[in-house]
Amino acid sequence: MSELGPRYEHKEVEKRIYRLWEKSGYFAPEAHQPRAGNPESKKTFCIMMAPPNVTGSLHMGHALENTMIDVLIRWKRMQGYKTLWLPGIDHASISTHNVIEKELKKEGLTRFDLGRERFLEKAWEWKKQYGGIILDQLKKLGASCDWSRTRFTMDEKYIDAVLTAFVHYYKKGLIYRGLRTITWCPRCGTGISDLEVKYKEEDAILYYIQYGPFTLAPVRQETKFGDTALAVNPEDVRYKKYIGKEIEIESLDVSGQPDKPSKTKIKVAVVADDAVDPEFGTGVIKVTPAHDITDFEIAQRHKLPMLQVIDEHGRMNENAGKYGGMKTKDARDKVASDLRAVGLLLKEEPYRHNTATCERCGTVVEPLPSLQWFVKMDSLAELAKKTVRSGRTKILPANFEKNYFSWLDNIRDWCISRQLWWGHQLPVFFCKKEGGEQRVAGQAKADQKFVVAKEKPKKCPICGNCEMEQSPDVLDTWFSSALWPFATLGWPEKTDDLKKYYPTDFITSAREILNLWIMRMIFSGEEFMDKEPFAVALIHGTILTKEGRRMSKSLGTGIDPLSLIENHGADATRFGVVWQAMGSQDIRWDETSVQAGRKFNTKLWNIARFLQKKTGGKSYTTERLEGFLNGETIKGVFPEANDDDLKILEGLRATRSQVVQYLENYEFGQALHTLYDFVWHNLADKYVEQVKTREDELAREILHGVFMSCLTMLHPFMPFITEEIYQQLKPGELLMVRKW
RNA sequence: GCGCGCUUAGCUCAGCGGCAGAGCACCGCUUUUACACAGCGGGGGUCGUAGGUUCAAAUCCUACAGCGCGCACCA
Repeated sequence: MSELGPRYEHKEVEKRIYRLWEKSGYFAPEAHQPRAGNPESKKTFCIMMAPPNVTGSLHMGHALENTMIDVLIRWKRMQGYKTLWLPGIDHASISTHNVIEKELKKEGLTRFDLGRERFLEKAWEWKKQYGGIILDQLKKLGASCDWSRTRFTMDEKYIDAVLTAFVHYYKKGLIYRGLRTITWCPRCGTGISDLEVKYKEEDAILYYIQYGPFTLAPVRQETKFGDTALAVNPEDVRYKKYIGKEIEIESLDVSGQPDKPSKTKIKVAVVADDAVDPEFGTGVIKVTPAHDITDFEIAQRHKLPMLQVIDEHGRMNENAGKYGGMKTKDARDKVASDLRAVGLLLKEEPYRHNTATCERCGTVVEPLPSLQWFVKMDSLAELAKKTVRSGRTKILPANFEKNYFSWLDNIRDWCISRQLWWGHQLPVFFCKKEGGEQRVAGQAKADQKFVVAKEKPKKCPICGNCEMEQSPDVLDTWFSSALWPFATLGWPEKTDDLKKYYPTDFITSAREILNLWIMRMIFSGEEFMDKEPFAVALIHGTILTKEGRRMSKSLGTGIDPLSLIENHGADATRFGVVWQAMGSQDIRWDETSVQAGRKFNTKLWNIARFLQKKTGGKSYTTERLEGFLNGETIKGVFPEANDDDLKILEGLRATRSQVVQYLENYEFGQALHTLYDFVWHNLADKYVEQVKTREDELAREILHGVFMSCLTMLHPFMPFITEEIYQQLKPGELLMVRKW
């Protein structure tokens, strides 16, 4: 035993202690030795890390999430479970594209200048250089992951899992290719899913336009050239007489001189559809199947034709006649003034509405018709509902189940193809003689033949002798991460790990990930493993700035957890985060809690120094104390105890049972507050003071025992300092596997 | 528009039916050998507003207001 120094030096200690843990091998479940008489010894406890994006660096959300997980993992490990916390990285298709394309832009290049192959080379290079950084950052936080099992969603084996899943869905008839109006980001040059759209509030103008006998009030009147019908609510008495009729209306002529607006007469059908809200606007809508997803659905129901007037770059196309080539925003103004000129614009009214933008790059998205790949969601949504309804996966707090179910009730088929390069290329092969996959609407054939297989067929079954060409599209990133809980364990192979650790025990995520990821893992788990992927999905709060704003790197409002670790230590940082983690409430970040954590470090350090001085470094067995904690009476165990002893012992027992209860309910903040209060205000302020004037051996034994017990309970929260103190007091043993 | 959550001390938040709490900040005293990153003591809140239930409400119910989030809408 060595003497504790006057100060706790977190920087030196954290490096040394982390190495000690790694060397011990206890991060891997295999190192656990069954403990005699401990029924937990044979049980496993497994958590899959939410794989951070390759492009990511540690932010407060990661710190919160992974600290909570580490608390659970360390706690269970100390209880004797075989614990596995499996780390990994997500290739993050569209995010990575954004990062690399931003760099290319500095050199005045686009990804198309580079070409697919060279772009991918660059992406892999980038991955090699930066991809592991975030995992090293997690080590600094103290994360006790089994690093030997680290996975990447584009590892060879993982790719196999993704392709296997695709082929499985396809053979089952759950994946199809179809021409549909989807959300398209003109900047990223790819389709995106509903969940990748972010809405921004914006001031716009409602243009009241004369449409034959009707008045319509669109914002995006430039899409009017793509109208193929008008629609009203079937119950709307005002318009009943028009339903099913074709009416003649006056409209802008797109074929005339650009600077001479003129009118022309066209015929338009009127259909009745429930999607039309008779209360909104004038109760009549123009149906533009090519450029509005709701309208597309109406068109499908009424078999209306589709007319595309906006192209993939967000410009009007040749179908818009003289407006062709204009950007949609410019066309909107031009159309308005032309309508005004010909007397078809009745009035303008300011209107505040939400504009759909691309979540990744902020560009206004354009709904477009496009040939894409979809997963049919009906039966999968049913699976996802059943799992939660039956309680096999619990969503906590329970009120989030409501969100979950209502989203599943209104789900649309999942567009899984992306016109990007970084990711899992679709295992779909087209005949080269037909020119490979044709995607662009107009030229495309939705009934084009293809082969779905994990490997390229040797001979083209379509023409008989060409080298087949793989679809250039890659899969939505969430398609691969949906398989995470079992693909990381070796699926589709039937590995030992899969048998041992699946289903996993816990996952935690931010609210917005519930539908993006959690739900998709649930139906994937049910589909491929016949079992739920995890027992509990905990929704945690978002860390905001003190003013309640979103933390954002670009706005400079983010707090860097690494600098917190550097300045205050990993334990103080973890303390600060958990201290504020109360339920799923958002956290308005308050750095004083990290300060409190640092002070608490000092407190622990000094209690240890006092203990060392008082006992002369003597080590006591903890048998008597454990007997008491396990339910024996104080008088039975410590017959000579006085009132002060009774108080601290009872306090310890109460604290322990409360902490366990909180942890079992995933109430991390409450558990830490309870420990803090007991250690500081009962053990340090009271008992230590009382012991100062006592010279009996019992006081020393109790002080020693109570403190050791506190170190044990605090270890999951503050692993470095507690381990360091333990090493000083009991060299040769590791606190990280001491019995809780 | 529908749904969910929040509103408690200067700040950030616990408490969720029975004398208003913590961290940080503030004021006073104390360098007494674990710790001044401390100890002891103290100030500070009519618990968003208005009703209701109850012997008793910050805590339960109803309405309203403000803030935030999710979903829908954007004709």
